[in-house]
Amino acid sequence: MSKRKRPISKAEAKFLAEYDASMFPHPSVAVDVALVAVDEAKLKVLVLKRNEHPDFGLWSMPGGFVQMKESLDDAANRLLSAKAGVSGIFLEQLYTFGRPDRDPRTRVIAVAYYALVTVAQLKEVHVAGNGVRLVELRVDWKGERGGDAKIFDDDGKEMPLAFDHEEILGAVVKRLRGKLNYAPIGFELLPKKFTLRQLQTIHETILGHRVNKDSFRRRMLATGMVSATGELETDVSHRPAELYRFKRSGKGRSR
Amino acid sequence: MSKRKRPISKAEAKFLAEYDASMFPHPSVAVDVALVAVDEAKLKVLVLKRNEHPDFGLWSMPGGFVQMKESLDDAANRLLSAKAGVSGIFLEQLYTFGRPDRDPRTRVIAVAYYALVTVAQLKEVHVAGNGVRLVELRVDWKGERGGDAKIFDDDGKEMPLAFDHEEILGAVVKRLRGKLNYAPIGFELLPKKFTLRQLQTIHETILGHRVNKDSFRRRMLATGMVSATGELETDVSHRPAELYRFKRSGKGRSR
DNA sequence: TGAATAGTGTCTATAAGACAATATCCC
DNA sequence: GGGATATTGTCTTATAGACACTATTCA
Repeated sequence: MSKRKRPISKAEAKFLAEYDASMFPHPSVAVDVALVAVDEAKLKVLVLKRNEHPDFGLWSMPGGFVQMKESLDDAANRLLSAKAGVSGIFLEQLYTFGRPDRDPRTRVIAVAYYALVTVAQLKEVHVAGNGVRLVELRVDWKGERGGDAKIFDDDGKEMPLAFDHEEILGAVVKRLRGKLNYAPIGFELLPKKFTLRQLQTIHETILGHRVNKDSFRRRMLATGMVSATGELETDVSHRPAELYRFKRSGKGRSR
Repeated sequence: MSKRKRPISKAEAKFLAEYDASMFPHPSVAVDVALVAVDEAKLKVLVLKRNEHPDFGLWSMPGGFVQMKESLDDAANRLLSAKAGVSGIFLEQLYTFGRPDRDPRTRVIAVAYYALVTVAQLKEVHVAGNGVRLVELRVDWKGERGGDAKIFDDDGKEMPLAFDHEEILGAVVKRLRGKLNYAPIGFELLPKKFTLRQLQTIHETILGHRVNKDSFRRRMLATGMVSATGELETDVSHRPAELYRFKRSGKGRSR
């Protein structure tokens, strides 16, 4: 936001020139990104199979160390591009995890991010091969209570997560649930044109429970964030629903 | 939350023994804590006058580098004890600020925390002397839009903030406003027994606007988070209000 | 007694949940 | 036509805002 602006005095300049950052030991700082999508009423997250120690063979979110000259946001975007082949998507910082023993190598402080993407965008990328998988993400708690999350393969078998990624993914779900009702994040998980029923499914999937159809519809229309296109969906074996489009204007938060 | 539990293989043990954390340069990691109170319908924050470079003479929140063997929460608590003399108070991580140029010395990533305290607790400490001040915190935006914050001395004169602390303090106010209506944070800013009017003033001060008296009262009682003590306030020149106590039980979130 | 704020009761507007009725597509 | 879902309308309930009225303390 605000950039540095104050003039630097001579004394300050001297101090800065003599400053030695290596005087005391530093932790490493990593960025981990949870790339989340919703597919067929299931929450999905992208994970990689670790092919090096520590936690060799376990699954983890894309992550990597922050470079000295890039911002945290830039680091997160870089990782998304490099490891998942997506860019320009919704990305937000979540929380910073710093338990001293969370990584056995050395002290690693992880700034966690989460990103939202449509399944379509993700399928352009080569997922599924070489240790990259889009797997189901589930939590066993209701509402916004919080707690760990687990991941499951297509057969419903739990997959082991590396480091403290169960905790981080749990925090992702908690944030999504909390944010859903006042921020336009559902739209990030849908194509440009969508039906209100699809949007409702997104909400229900994230919240983990059904919502009332009538009031959901009214609520969404009342926010002013969606506008009808006049077009109808096709290829459905029932009355086609109207397609809507996300309208950035809206009333903003709708509490 | 979850602690490490997986067995470590021989190969992993070898890898860990040979791992050298100093192979590439690391940023420094600092923790900055905004210690917030409400006094006479004004938001207050504790700031220190910097007596070294950089930003010598400017005002900053208590902060310091994270030690290699302490968690981020521990670091924040340590700073609160050392620089403000308080402990055991509400403390929560806010956001991590990592612009590469936010500190001119070297790359410093700041994990920001905010803490809440009653003015009474704070006055036990020796504030006001030696460059420690409790000053007014104001923002010029409404609702939860977000933006920078400024600080002012008792004469209403703006005081210059060091580094990106305008941005950090703005994020603190934004978080407080967002959290106030579903989390029991108002109570952290009041003594054990308080009147509903006092609680309302806390809310109004944080939100930056008046709230409806009747519905505020109803809403608070409906949450189940307050219980009447039967006692009345004293030394007021009007009908005394009943004193209430915070009751942890409540219904939880009250959306 | 008057000033000031506490606390209660009532009315209205709004939003959510429940449910029924009708519309429109594919098969 | 039958199955399935969309869309609209109505009723009920819960909550917030507005306002009036009474209560209680100190000066």
